Amino acid sequence: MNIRQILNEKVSAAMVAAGLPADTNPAVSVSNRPQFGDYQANGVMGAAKKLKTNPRELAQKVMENLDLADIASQVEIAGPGFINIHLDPSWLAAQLQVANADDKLNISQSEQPKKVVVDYSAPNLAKEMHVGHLRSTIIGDAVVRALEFRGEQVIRQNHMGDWGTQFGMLLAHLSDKLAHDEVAETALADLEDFYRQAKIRFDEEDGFADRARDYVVKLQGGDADCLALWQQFIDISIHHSEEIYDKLNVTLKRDDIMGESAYNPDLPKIIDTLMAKNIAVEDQGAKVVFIEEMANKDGEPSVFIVQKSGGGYLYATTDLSACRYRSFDLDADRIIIFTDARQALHFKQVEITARNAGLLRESTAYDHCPFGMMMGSDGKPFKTRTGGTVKLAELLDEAVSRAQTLMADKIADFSEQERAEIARKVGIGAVKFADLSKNRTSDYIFNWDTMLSFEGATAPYLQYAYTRIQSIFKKAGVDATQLTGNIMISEAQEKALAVKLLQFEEVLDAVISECTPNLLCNYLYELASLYMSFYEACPILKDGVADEVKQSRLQLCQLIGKTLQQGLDLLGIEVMERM
RNA sequence: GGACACGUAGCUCAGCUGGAUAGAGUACCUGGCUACGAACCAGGCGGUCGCAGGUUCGACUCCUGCCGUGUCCGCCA
Repeated sequence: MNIRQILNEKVSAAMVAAGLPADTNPAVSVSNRPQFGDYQANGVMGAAKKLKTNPRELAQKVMENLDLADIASQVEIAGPGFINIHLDPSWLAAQLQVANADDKLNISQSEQPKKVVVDYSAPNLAKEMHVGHLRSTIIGDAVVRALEFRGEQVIRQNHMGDWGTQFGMLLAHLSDKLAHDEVAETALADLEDFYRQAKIRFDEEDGFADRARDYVVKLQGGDADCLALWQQFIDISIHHSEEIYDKLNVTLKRDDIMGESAYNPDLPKIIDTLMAKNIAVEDQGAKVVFIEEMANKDGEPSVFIVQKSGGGYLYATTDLSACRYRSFDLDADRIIIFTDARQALHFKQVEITARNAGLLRESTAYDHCPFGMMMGSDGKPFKTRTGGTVKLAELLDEAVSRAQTLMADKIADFSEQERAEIARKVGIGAVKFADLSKNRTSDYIFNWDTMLSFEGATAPYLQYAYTRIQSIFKKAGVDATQLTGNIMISEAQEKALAVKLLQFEEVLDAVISECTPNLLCNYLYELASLYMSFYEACPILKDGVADEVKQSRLQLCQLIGKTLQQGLDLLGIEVMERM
């Protein structure tokens, strides 16, 4: 159920009836002020300008043809030609009733499910996951969940960095460790440390660099022993990532991995295709695509190298291959890629080249969704005091332990197991919400205190709202499934909640089309905030509350609880009965 | 040099296809717990939306120029 969509259709019909062209945009939006109603249609003014007529008179004509019986209690013209729509409380109540009775909260399902390939997380397996991987991982996962909730068919693709020259030095180092009777799991327990050791040997130890390069050649040549060693490394590194996904409550599984190495056999064919179509040309020994579509003012084309002069392939080649695989083999209607903004130019080049070369069908949408880097409080790229990257695992552990400390006295009488579980949900939720609630494609400031804060617009606020609802039901001794009577909307707080609850689908649509989970964060915070106000203003279990009012408000609480839980679940944030 | 982002309250950030008086959180100040859970609520303070033009009934939003910040740009990913 999408109120805006319904109103857009109704206003559009009225516009046509008033003599306006069928393609006139009704421009229905949520009103930003209570006196302007719940929704407003702004399309009349634009239409009047085109026809050079008086906008207020036109608005009058449209309004006379506007059929909002039952839906609206009041419709009025204001200002230069706004049509303000006040929704009818009993209509709202009836809609809430429907939503409350439906497993999917009356969120409509996609009639013709789209096949959507979502490429996210994509850690570099040579190293441990650090805070920079947080955004891609959790934003991607939230969008994936939203798509599936609306009934789209999602194919997750974890484009892990499991190939490349750096593996030469890592395998050489690992080989030595194993020769000294070390077990791979132990040697690779701290990947960051392992990488550092290998790098030092590469830079300083005589002969090691040559051995590293030798390993690269053997690896690319398909040497069996070398591949086995590589596979061992990859497996352990993937296991590290899986632990993080588990902690983060992210849905990525081993089957979703489609690493860079998977495209390796296809790369020569990609180059052949580009050369055959004369899209790539040889230049200074390398194979290069000159992209005229992206030329600068002087007409100089953008340069895109697809094969090195030595014959080696680059990530450009891999991403072109991924285009072909996803568009043709997987038959994707849409491809969404979440990486940081520094790769924006690259993916623009990939798309244009892929489309020109027929590696990407016209019917496949290609959306690169960039986001900014994580900066320190000094505005420079975020690092630890010693200049290293902050491990994601450490950030998450710190969040949980902070939550544990903060809640120590509040949940002192809970069982040990329950305390640990609550601390985990609150701590991880806080980290995820802090990141997911930001939309900027530009860089953003990382701050331990803000990220692990439990006050204000944070995940714990939403979780707290949820526990308050559960607490009411427990106190009332009522089974939530045994409520009677109808929802009634009388108080202002109730109406505000009703409208907000029914906007869930509008928000999900925006999250999916723009790949912006922050809209869902904002929505859930607003919903929880309205609930808190309602909670103060509208008694439920207190003496003197009529039973039908009590039943109505309990049902309202129930739907709010379900919506909060569902919304948070789409963000991969868990709720609890008490905290 | 070129391309692309971004510049909104002290701080961190919202602001939907251009709409009415630019919104939250935080910090600071004032109230509210003999309690449906105060991790909360009600209220106050706080902005020349980087600057200057332009488009129009109307601009934080679109266009141009400038200033500032950042990223990327032929053999890393």
